[in-house]
Amino acid sequence: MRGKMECSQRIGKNCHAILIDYVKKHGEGNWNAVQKHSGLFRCGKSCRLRWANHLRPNLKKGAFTREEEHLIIELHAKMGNKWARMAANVKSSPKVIKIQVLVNLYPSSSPIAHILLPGRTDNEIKNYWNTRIKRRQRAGLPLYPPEVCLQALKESHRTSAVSGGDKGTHDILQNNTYEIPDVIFDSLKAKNYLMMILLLSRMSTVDVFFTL
DNA sequence: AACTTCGCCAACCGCTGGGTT
DNA sequence: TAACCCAGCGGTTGGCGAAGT
Repeated sequence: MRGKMECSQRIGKNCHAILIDYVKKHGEGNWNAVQKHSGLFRCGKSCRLRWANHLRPNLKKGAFTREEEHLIIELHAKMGNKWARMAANVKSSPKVIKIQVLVNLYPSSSPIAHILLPGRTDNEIKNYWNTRIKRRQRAGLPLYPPEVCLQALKESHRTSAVSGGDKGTHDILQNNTYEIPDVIFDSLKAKNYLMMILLLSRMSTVDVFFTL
């Protein structure tokens, strides 16, 4: 295997300790400097990935709970393949402000109003989803359960109502509310007409916004 | 027991967008 | 304003172990 082999040759517990030590001293970010200052063989990108997926504190390991699984499905119905936004580590992203606004757009009762999936990495969520897609496609099932479609539909309407008068949210709406997950088309193939309804409702959200 | 399939996991690659010069 | 750099993101790949045949 490409990556794993390379990594196993280069990464040991000692390297982990070096990386942890470096982040403790200098904080996250400026990953290219890690290699220069710590003497690690890995490029900055790899260091960041290693830190984010394995070394970062408060990481939650192990299988997804039922609640988390449900939340992922729900978030995917709303956001599409925005794995990093679903993960809690959005806090370290420069896009954090946008995301906070996004979170504020959702009603407090919505799971998204909390910090999404704390302790889970984008990679974990992505892997889980891809596995799930394969499983359901093989079984000939729609990707989203009907109740999730309906809930997404309801929230889509509510979101458009909340954000309607707020011009500052334009960017957020463009990036998220308008987004149509590619996966919808697979759902359509599976004759999941509820997703078509959701899609249409999102389009009407766009119309509502532009007519304001 | 040997082989195949499947799911999980970890890592790399290429692209994008924001920041800096 | 353009060019460059870099962190971050999403897609993809492939090893490994468990389960099934």
